[in-house]
Amino acid sequence: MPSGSSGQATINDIARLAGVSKKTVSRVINRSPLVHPETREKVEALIREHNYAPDPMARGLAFRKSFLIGMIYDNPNAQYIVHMQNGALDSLRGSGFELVVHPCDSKNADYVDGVRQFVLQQRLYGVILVPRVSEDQALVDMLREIDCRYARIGAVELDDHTSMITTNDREGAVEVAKYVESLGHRHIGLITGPHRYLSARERGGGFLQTLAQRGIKVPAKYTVEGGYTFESGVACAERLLALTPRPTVIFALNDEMAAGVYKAAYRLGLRIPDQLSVVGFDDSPLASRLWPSLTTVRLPIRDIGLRAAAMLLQEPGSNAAPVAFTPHLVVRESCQPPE
Amino acid sequence: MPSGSSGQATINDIARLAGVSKKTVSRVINRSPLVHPETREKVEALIREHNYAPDPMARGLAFRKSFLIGMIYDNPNAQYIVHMQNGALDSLRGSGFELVVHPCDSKNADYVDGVRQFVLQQRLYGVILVPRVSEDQALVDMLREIDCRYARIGAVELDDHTSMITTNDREGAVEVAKYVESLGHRHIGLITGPHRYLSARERGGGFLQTLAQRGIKVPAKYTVEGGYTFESGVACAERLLALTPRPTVIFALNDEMAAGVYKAAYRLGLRIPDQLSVVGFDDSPLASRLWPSLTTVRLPIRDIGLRAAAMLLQEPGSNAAPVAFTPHLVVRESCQPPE
DNA sequence: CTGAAAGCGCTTACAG
DNA sequence: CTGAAAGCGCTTACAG
Repeated sequence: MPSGSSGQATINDIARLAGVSKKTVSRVINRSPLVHPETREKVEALIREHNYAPDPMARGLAFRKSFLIGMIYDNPNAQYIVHMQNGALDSLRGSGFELVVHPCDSKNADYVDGVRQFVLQQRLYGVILVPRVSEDQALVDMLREIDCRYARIGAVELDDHTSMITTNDREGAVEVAKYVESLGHRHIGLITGPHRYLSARERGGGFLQTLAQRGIKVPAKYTVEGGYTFESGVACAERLLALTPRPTVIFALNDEMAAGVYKAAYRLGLRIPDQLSVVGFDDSPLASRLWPSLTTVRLPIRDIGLRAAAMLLQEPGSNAAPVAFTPHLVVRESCQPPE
Repeated sequence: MPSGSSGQATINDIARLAGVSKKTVSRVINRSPLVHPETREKVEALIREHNYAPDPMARGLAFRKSFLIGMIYDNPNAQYIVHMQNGALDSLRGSGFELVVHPCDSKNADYVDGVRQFVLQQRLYGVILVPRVSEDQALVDMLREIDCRYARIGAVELDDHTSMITTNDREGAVEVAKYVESLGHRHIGLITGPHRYLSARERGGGFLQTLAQRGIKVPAKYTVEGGYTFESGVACAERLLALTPRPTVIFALNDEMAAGVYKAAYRLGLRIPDQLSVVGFDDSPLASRLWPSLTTVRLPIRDIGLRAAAMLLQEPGSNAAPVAFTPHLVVRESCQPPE
């Protein structure tokens, strides 16, 4: 018989029914070991029976921290964001924590201050930092300064492993290099992402280095810098396809740009994969919807989101193992040996 | 000189500095008219000076409502979700409200109860209901029962206009019908969405009805029901393209399925638009990345999200005008007159 | 137009 | 292992 007008039981109801103080109920809620097992069971039974859940605002007010996790991102790839959100929610479910989204524009000078206000005003429990904001040391420094927990997702280990999730983008690009080489391609084009993106440097570096190790040198003009957008993919592909000898394969460092390569190729009347092989990176929905379907590299984004949120909920003291993921090549229909 | 250890000023700091009671500061925060203009100005100046923002948890606890807006959705289209979120955040910015995301699975019998728990436990201020969950009357009935405000987005006016945003999907399909007819097509294929989706019924109905008004009858077998997925688009297109006479145009009720039509056409060696015209619906990123780029129908999703959030923040008493949007045809390269 | 009191539902010290 | 007191930072209901 709840006392609140909202029909929800409160800690006082449970305490009264259990014949204990509310402090004891509080101990049960917070999994304090200092509760007699019998008392604990009685309280837990009552909690279940009344479907009691502590009010996050009351708890947060006393705790001086909300039960909210912020997801901070500046990533134009909607599928990536939604997968990441779903993964984070997978691990938040049942924990009493909720996910608050905070898109931002890292090109805007005062976005760090915007995040600061957000964290402070909402008294966020912690934040998930998605690339590319996760690569911004100024942002991270600010978060440390205001003592906000964070989980940072990045292509290489940028931080202490208790707050870092490493995606090893380089390894995905290495796989692409080996695959392309094994098919027999020797005239190879590369469309990189913006150089300020760590992912672009890692992917591009891993690709070129692996080819070099296998004796394949990619001349400088066969590497062009794109902007991770469809349009830049079209433009970069047009430049590459005007080269002599024409590349027989183009690796675009994300799927968006790979789709741009398709467009440029079709405009020139080049058939994929017969006359031009193409590889992307991300395994976005686009990849399987293009025709022919795109060979690309996949990272388990949802799992990454899950681990990021789980990392935030972990006891600060617990010594967790480093969290790392490895991307994998997904072979579809867009590559074949050169004619 | 804030008293809190977090470095954030509290209502007590402002009250003390202004030489008024905290109740008066509270009145200023809550825009009560019962404050002397001079007092108000003094308090407001102090608020600005100290960059004071009321603690949403303390406020929510006293208010018995959080400053959180939930976005409830069951929509596989990531771009749609992200645009909607961005729109909602556009209108929440600076209001002190934040957006909490809640994906769910409306095929799961107890998803309504999941939403109920979410709303009750977080004491949500209100929720934005995105199609297809916005079409579920059982969900809405539950929300009314627990007295939770909602903004409902749907193809037709399903509810009181103070909580309804109407997207008029039918009108977009009417435009498609007129366009297709004007190009001279007479053998027309339609791939609908699942019949339980209001959007599918509205789009399909508007299309067929408009054609009928113009004297074009689409035989029953030229209409097939897809699942709003890429794969269903492929399968449905294969059925349609096996018909005699073969349709010279296919209207797929979303872009995903239209991409499937592309795949089926290419497999059969049919060139788009020379031998087959295609129209989609949504103007997803896919649409402009396909080759040839897809003629489709666009709805301003971000604006819709913005209006939905704004509707929730509106004073309950204020008599707002109905909010409606009209979709528009975006002509690209995927249609031409039949050969 | 303004304020003192009580309370929202929890937790943090502190004491035992 | 358990609890009474005080407090987190606000608002409601009441009084003036």
